[in-house]
Amino acid sequence: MISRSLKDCPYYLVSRVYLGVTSALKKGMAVSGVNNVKPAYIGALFTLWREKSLRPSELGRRAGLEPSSMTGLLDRMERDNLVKRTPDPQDRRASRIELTCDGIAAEGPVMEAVTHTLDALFAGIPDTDLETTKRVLRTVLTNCSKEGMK
Amino acid sequence: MISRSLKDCPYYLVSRVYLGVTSALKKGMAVSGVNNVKPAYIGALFTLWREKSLRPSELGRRAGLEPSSMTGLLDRMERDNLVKRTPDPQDRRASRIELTCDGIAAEGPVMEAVTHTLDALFAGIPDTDLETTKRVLRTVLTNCSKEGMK
DNA sequence: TTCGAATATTACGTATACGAATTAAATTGT
DNA sequence: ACAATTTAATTCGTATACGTAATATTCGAA
Repeated sequence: MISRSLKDCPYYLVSRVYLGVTSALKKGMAVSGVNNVKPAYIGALFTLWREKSLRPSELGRRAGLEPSSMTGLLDRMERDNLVKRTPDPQDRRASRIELTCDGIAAEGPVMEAVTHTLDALFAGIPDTDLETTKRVLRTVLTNCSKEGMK
Repeated sequence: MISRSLKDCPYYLVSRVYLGVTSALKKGMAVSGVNNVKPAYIGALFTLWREKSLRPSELGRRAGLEPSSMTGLLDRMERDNLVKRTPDPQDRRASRIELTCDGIAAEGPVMEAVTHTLDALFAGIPDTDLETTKRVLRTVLTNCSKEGMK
């Protein structure tokens, strides 16, 4: 599996693709003039553009992030004027995350930049191959969640 | 590309697989009793087990890491008694990285743990699908390096 | 109703990686 | 030989994500 060269190891490839795509998204965003959205925000924004007002933990669940990871992410998003924490009147332990005006306004430019960047990165890959790849990655993800793995 | 659900977005899948596999490797290492090797060390160790004595920058090149990323990585590996920095007699700017006894001894157990973990995570995936996936990831990686992307 | 378990979020320390700027040494062009 | 450039490594600040522990509430059972 890790045999031969590193370029033959799927883990190496996945790591590098993750970092490379993240870096390209950052760059693509900057080129499109979007300066307050970092790659890690995309998942949360994507969810909030359809369902406004979610709890941090729920937002994390959709994006596959631990609650403790959400704290810092939301801190940065709040600092960058994209979301706002509001105390939940029903449950004083919880809070609700809502988009600010800037967060709402970001949808067009961000989607545009993300789509453009991903299209460029996945250019020249046959649809069937992309489907196969997604299926393989989903299988690995499932295996990661099995007992004894996580 | 990012359309429908997040699970349909290759970037989401790649991110989660990267984090999931990393976490599984950490766990797998611990289960095998390897306590001083963190997932990020694997690439560097893998290289050093065949070519002893490389420069930090060269080691980074093989693993796809920036020189500035190597500094911290090597600091941690040195702290964990796996490698040792030696001044390069030929070039006083440079240093040479060499395995310690512990670093050499780690080969068996680490390879065992890594192989076992990756085999479990990629279980049930047809060889042809895995090959397709690797080819797709390599293509994306190439696209990431194109002008205007990086 | 009050005490103990469950839940929501945060705090804190650590790992991982990058880019920009810095330092030191080697190299090159004149 | 020496100034200008290039190269090797590090430092520093930032982003990203995790796990464990702490904090604050809510909820359920006795």
